[in-house]
Amino acid sequence: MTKLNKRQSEAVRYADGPMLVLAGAGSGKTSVITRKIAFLIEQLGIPGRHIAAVTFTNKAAREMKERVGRIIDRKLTRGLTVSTFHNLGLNIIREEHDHLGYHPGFSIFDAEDAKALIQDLMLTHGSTDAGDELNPVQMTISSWKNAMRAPAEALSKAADEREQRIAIIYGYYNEYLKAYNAVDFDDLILLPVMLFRQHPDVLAKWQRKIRYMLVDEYQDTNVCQYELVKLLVAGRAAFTVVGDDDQSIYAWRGARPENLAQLEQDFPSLKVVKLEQNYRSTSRILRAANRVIANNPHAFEKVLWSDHAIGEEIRIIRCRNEEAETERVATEILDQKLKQGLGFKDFAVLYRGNHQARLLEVKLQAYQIPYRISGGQSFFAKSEIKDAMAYLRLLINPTDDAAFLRVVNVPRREIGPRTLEQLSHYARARNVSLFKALGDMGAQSHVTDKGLERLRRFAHWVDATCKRLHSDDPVQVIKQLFTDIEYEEWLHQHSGSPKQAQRRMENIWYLVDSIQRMLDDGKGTADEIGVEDAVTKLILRDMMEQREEEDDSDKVQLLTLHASKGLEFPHVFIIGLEEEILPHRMSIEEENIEEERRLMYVGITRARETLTLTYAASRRQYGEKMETIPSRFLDELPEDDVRWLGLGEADVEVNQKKGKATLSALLGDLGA
DNA sequence: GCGTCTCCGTTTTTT
DNA sequence: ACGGAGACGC
Repeated sequence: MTKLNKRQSEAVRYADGPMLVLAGAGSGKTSVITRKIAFLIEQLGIPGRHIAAVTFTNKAAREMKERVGRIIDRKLTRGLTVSTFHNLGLNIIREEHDHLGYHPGFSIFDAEDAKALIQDLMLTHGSTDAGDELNPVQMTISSWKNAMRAPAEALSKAADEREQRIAIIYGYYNEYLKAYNAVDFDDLILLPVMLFRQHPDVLAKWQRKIRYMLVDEYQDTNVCQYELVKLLVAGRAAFTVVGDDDQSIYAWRGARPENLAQLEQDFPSLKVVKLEQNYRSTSRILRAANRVIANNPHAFEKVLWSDHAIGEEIRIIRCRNEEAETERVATEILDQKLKQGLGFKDFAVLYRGNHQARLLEVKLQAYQIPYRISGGQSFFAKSEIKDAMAYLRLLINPTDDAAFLRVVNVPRREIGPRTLEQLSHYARARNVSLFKALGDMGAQSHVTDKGLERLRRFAHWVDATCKRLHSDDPVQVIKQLFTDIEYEEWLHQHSGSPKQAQRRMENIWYLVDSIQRMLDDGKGTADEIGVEDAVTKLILRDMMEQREEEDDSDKVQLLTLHASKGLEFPHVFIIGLEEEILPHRMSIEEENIEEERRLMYVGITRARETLTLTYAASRRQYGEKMETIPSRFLDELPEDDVRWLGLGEADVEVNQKKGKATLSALLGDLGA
């Protein structure tokens, strides 16, 4: 799309004040943001380094960067910030760390590190076993941070004794993070907000830097993120936020779609533009989407339209049971593919819960349909990468206890839990990190001689490597590190097969490569960074995404409805359209049907040409076979635009025949 | 440390 | 029903 429509163009060209762009699904919102960045730079002469565009995911940031680079001169984009909220926060903390009492090379605790610390704190502060409470405690602390509630306030506002206990843990948790020179993910947003509130001069400096701000997926911001935006744009109010309340599907993790309506109150001069022309779907699909979402209350009314043809009817297929359902999907894909000469990649199957993918996988495999499942383990969740990152974190910040504990005995150094417990006891009594404690600990300590000797050897090695990291070529030192610890041997001992071990070692080299690249990229420019920064940034970046994208082979896409947001496919199936699945049982109980309806809306609007909805009349769930009730959302679709299939016995037989016919056609095709 | 047994829950997930 | 986690025993 090279030419903007009237509304889009209005959204791009308006820069006189605060602006909200209500961008319906498929209305070209990324184009608007990227074109607006270009407009600000080229037409208004705002230097790129004074513009910040913020997104939620690395993927979105990468795509946006790429698209901006395609429409304007590379030179003009110098210094332009296109990053995630968390990355922006990280940059602020890095630059202002001294105001916050942090030292260079601070660590970022991921959810797992944070969990381990909280568990430890719970055990040392009363709880006998943290087990069941651990997750809720972590969630509560995270939600307090996202609501900008400090430990003292959380304690005074605690509703009951349990919340009081959590608030106390929260206080300790923050203290320990500080002592470890570490921040968690929530801090990346919260600390800049607190900093800006306490230091108006620092805020003023950042306001001078960021003269225009753009925020994508604004309906997904939480309290803290909105506050950060408000602080940064205060006064000048030069910003554009783009969002769609109908696609707000992350309220369960703190997103506040109300932030959209709140803007009008906080910025009375807010200019609102609605993008309602959809460039993706057939009219019928849009009519269905509009009709469904009309059942939700709205702060801003919005009706999508398109000048595409009316398109095919939306099919609703009733299947006997969940097996017939997935079978039907598989045969439909083969059938449509053969008849219309499509690729597998033209199809996507969407579902509410990940478990629904399992049966689907079985069927797709049986029909030899190649598929790709979204989600799965991310690069940084891989144990070898977590090990490697922990080593790197330890090198740049030896006080990082989470990193220390992860690698002190990996590979095996015969340092057991008993020794560590004693070391940790000693450290806690003196309120220092484990590494520091190790240096201070005298021979008369409670740690056995053998244990102490082994710990010392480890500490020595860390020390020496640290020093070399700063004197020699850092990447060489890092490579040497993995040789030193004989990590490859360890992988071979702990992997299922030599092949797996090899793959895991390749992941390590890929990580090292990425560091090399990050260091080289900035060389000699204003963006030059040190190893410390490279490692810190890596924690926020998932390189696996890049690798996955290289794999654009011809496969059917299997995704949750959540994961499908922002994507589009020519032919979409949504399965499991049943009460208690979509809408989900939990949501029915919590009376949060609206978000489920938005999920349905997101699903429908993913489809370009055809949409097929399926449900199983009976389903084995929680052990027993149960009769299901078709989803209420099916009744909300416009009658004229849907065709119900599978209601009569005849249909069922036809389907079976069709499935067999398709299979044999395919087998014939393959010459099998 | 590892394998086996029993019990429990059972939505979505990024940074 | 079933998979995962924690408990228990070797």
